[in-house]
Amino acid sequence: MKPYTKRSYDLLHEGVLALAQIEAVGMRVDEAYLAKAIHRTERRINRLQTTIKKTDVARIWKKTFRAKTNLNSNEQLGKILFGVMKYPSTLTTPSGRFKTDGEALSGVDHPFVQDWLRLQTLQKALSTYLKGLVREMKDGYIHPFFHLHTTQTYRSSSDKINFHNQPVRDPKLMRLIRTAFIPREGRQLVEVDYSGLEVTISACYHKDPRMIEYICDPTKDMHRDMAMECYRLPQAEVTKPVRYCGKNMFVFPQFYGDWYIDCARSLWEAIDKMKLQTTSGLPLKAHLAQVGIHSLGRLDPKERPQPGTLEAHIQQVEQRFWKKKFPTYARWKKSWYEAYRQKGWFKTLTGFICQGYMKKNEVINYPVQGSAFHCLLWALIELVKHELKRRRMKTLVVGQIHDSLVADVPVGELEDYLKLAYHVMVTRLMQHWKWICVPLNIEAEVSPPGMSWADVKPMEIPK
DNA sequence: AAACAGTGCGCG
DNA sequence: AAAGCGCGCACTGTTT
Repeated sequence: MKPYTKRSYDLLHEGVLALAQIEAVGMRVDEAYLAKAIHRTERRINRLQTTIKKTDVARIWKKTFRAKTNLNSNEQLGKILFGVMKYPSTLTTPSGRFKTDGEALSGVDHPFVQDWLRLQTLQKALSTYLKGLVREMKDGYIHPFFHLHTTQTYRSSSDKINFHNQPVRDPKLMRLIRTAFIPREGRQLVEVDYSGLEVTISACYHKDPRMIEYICDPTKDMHRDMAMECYRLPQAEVTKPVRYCGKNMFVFPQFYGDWYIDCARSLWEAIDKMKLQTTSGLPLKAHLAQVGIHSLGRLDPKERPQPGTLEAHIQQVEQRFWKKKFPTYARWKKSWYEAYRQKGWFKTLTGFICQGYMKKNEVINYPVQGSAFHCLLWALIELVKHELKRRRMKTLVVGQIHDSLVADVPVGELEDYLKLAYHVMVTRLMQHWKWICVPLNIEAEVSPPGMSWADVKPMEIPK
């Protein structure tokens, strides 16, 4: 079978040309800042390494591995902490080694671990991000590549540098790296992204009425509601970080096919890691104890979760989520997967055909992920190849991150650009693809003139 | 020296 | 019965 349709081929063809134009334009980098940031980060790494080498863990490490000692080795760290020092280990890698990622190490109560993890973060900042920028920079500009031929899902990918994974969630790391990205003279950086794009696009497939209500009614908030259920809180006691956990440790994982055991684990671990409290200031574990949840539970799939554990509670939340709240979505998952099992392929709303061996979760997720990106891609093509040109605007689109566009905008063009972005990304796109039956929306973040990507602040989009 | 598998981590 | 999806990059440790 031909793995594409004419309209899907045309989208990629036009998309490749538009993305090539963006690559050629490139994004400006603050060379002086970059040099300073590298120097500073190298010094911090050296200091931290000195501290770490003086600890008892490092002594045991050297005694064990002798000449082969490598304080950067995850495999060696696992053997020292869990093998030699006998800290309890619950998680192993697929090949049977001790897992030593942040989650696995959060169970080890030793100051060495915090320092070691901070060192890892700084080293990644230095080698992947700061030095990556230096390597790819030419005359003060970088030209990240954007590909449409590398992915399973018909999303895009980016490399040299990877523009898609620049730090943003950790505020310190965000500032260290994004300060290096700056606008050209007399301009400001503007990032416009779709709000909840994948949720909206998934609704175009399954058409679950309650999900559509959540998307359309601005007074409703699915992530807040699920945070309330997961931690058994009344609405007024849900703080921003608690809502964040409801969203990223329950709702999205559930959409992508996760299950209650892993959700319960991350919801529980987040309480200490993020020092979660209620609005009134009660630590969340104390609150949970008040409502009868005293421990996480054994998280053993072979056992029935014990009453009074978070595991048992989240299992119930999961059942309500799919059986009571979003039954139409649940039925769509089932029938979509069944259809794939019959035919061996499926077609996305944007006309792409996915075929070959896929797992259930892949069959469910690919169409949403791909089609969501195609919304951005269509808007990007219209902006770059047609609208900006036709209006003789000087705005330059400099990058794309799955559901967002980064542009370098002359100060005087800001208002026009924001209006145009809304016109293309929302109004015209919904006219173009009639299958988008749930309203789209966008949000903007803008840096003050001459300031960096680290300095962007939310801004209303003028209508 | 180059290639490869495995691991971890940054983003949506 | 099986139990998050998609990427790119750096690094370790082994094999070719």
